[in-house]
Amino acid sequence: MTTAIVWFRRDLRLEDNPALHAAWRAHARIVCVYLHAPDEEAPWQPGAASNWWLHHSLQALDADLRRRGACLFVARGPTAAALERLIAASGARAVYWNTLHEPALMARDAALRRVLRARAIEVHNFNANLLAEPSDLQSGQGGPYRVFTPFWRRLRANLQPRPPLPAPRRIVAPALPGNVALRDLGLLPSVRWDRGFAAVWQPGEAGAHAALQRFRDRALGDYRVDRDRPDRDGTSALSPHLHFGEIGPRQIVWRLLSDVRDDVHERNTVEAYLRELGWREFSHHLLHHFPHLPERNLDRRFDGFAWANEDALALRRWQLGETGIPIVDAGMRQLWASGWMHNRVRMLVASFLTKNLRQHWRHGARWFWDTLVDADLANNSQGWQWTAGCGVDAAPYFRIFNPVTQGERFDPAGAYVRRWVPELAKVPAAAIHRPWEFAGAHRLAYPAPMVDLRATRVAALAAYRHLPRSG
DNA sequence: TGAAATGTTGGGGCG
DNA sequence: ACGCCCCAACATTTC
Repeated sequence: MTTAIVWFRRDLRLEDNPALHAAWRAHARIVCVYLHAPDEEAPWQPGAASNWWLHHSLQALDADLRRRGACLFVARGPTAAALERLIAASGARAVYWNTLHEPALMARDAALRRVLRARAIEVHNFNANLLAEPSDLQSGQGGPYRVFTPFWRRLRANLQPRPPLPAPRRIVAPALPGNVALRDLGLLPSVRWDRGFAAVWQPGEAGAHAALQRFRDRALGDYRVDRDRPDRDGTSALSPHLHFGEIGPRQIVWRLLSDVRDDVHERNTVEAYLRELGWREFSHHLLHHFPHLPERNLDRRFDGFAWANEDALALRRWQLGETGIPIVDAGMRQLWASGWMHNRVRMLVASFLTKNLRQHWRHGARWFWDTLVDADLANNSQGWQWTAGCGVDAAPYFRIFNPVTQGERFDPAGAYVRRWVPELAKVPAAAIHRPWEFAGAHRLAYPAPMVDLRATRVAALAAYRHLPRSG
């Protein structure tokens, strides 16, 4: 009768969870544990929206475990001490977990592994969150990939769909003292700004599978067009589920490829979506090989870029969605109200912040970090560097979005703007993205644009010209 | 996973 | 019938 500890982190699922599956096959009794130690993730401890998600996802995992005869044991960190206590209390001789690929956490976990093995405790680690280990992929030149397309071509060619590992049918768990009640972790906000979240999201493994099912049945068919349309429900909305590991990319790949019809359109559509999973992998690849990605420009020429002085008032208007640019404000308010923003609109608000307002991208990255339910260090850092133009294989800095043009192209009737900026609900479609040209504009309870789009664009290009030619 | 300026082409109006 | 101009439509270039 051996006992093992399965340490859940961001793999909050029972199906296709390799650490859980391996422990369940090898041991009679399993302690399923979550250790709360946000300080160990500093300076990138989860933000308020992530904590909201985490609370509900842990609750769902606990319920799923109880249906199988176990429960989720919750303890506070530091993780090393908590694991020691658990080992002593349970008599476990083995600890299982799935890798977190963020550099700081990989270092912490490597130290834990050494300590445990020195005490003759087995440690078994698995990859549950990525299609490929970032350290396994090398470009033709031998170093890490810096360009997405060859990276993805390589990863895609080696991608073998395989059926998911089954969830354990029944788990025998020893009773242990000291379980911390989930609500005592303080993950839920004291000021209840989160009321809108529950209407939009279903955290947990069941919610993740429901989202995938909805996407496959209803949205996938028009994905290549609708994924750019914030006025339609055309994206997968799987990002927070993926971040917390309620579903893994391998499960998604299996689901989409195992029963795709032999039809050119459908195959191309699936490939277009898999490519987005590829960007997620590419972000983790870059974070692994360039661990300072969250704080430092990958393109070091931008270290000397003439960002505008930090402007707290301008940042505040951007955060609150009071810039006077309809689609920017719609996006920022969607983020605040629901913890999520449509991908195209993320690019637009990021372009507006870093180019029209010329505020440093890290201000945007920080705000997203605290407000997104899908906040993910690799994706968020990579995404901001991509839009700001200082990443590798990034949008060039001179590619400055015009939020009016983009709004008219991707939200033509203005349904997205009307939904999130109700002050503009009665503006006719022809003027919805440029209400300052609308005859009744002075009567609207909506601000004039905080900056002139044309002038700030010209100023951003002028600043860009002063970058060194290469470096 | 741009936008705007600039260049080119071709049809139609017109003297 | 012809040259000329205008301008929309599209292509190319530049940032």
